[in-house]
Amino acid sequence: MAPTLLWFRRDLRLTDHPALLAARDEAGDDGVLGVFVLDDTLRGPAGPVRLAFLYRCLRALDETMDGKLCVRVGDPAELVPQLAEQVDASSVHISADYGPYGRERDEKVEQPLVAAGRRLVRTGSPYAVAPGRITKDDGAPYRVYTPFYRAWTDHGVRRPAQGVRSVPWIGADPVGIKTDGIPGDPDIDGTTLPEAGEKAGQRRLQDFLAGVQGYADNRDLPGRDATSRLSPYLKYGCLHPRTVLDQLGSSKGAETVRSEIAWRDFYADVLFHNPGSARWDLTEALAGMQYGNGSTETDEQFFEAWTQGRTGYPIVDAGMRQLLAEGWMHNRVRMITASFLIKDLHLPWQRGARWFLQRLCDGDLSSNNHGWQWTAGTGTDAAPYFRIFNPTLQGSKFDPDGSYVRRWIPELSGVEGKSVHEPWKLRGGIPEGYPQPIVDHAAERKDSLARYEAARR
DNA sequence: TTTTGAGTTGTTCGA
DNA sequence: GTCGAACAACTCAAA
Repeated sequence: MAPTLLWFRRDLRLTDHPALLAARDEAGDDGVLGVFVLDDTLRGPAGPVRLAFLYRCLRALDETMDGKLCVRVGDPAELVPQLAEQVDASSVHISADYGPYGRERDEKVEQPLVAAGRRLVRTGSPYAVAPGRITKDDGAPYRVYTPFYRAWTDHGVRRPAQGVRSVPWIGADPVGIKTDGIPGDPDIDGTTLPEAGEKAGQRRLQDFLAGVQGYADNRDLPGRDATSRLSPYLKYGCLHPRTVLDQLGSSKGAETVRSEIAWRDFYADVLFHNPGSARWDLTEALAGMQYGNGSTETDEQFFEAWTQGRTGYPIVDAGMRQLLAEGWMHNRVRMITASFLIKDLHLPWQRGARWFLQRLCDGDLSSNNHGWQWTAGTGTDAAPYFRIFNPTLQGSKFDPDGSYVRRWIPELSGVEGKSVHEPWKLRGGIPEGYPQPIVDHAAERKDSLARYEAARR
């Protein structure tokens, strides 16, 4: 036997971790060096909020490893082979990454490893079913969710990996390996993040499961806060989706959760087969779509108002302010705010997607960007172009008592009932400090339809 | 190969 | 206030 190296990436946990099992089995008692590399290419698109959440997850992981996590800052293609050399590891074990950057990076790491007579061993992935596995009979990937979901269900999902009783972690310092340590939290300006790490994820899962029967009916009501809130843990692998699926049971709510996890797998699969789709329109049909409002100044003003939650449409502003305050936004409201940016402010989906990726602690390239493409009508299996959310109607449908809006917009906290969704109609005028609507929805809707019409010709 | 039915999340308008 | 139709056309998946 020989020491091995476990390179953590999006799998910051110790239970249900197939790659850890593989590293442990190969090493025997010769020890496993656990490593995380802070790579600037991945830190770039994340803002301070998401980085703070990541650092906290790393601290939690380090704690469950008795302080033996080795954290290095730099380029994995250099650092990982170097570390493997230093402990003379026979293999480097990873959970496979299927993203466009991750795949390329892993190949760059693999070359020098193999040249030095070591192996890069991929075991497991961050998904219930790995991208590329679910295909049509002719081997082509699915481009529509529902048939994908049927095939995903037929394919089945493995049971969680068995637990690892004890891992003989090699601490970095005793063997003379340098560790840069986990950076301190960047300034997150008062944002309240969820508790980080595997134990917090497990607790969140148990709390959520206790009320999962009501999920299907309540998850769309942002005032109820009935979504799972598991996304940040799934993003960094504090929880594996299989762990969730295994404990769901079979209520109607559980079925809905299952299909949400399948959506996550579906979008990862779409990105796997279309590596450019995180940045460019997936379908050509709307490629000629005109965005913008005639002047850069107006565009910038609109974008600024949107990001700060000052558009004058309460449900939109509440969502954008929740994002600033929590590094997270309710799913229903993500759709409403996205639709507003694209179809009322006529700004390209990429701008909104970038803002979300910076600010969401669960910010995930495939789910986020394909969600935006769905709204823009450019994605695989996208919304029809005429499906334009009416922010007032969405507000009174999904936040009927206005509790969500009042929670996030103090200027409107004194307004009772549904009328909080239309402050411009209040008899006493718009409450002090809250803005006038920056655009007229009915007019912008017509404008959007005209732009789509023009693009289709 | 051809055909057929269907497709996450909506809105508006007119009866 | 409620209801159904119209909003288009295309691509996908499966029989």
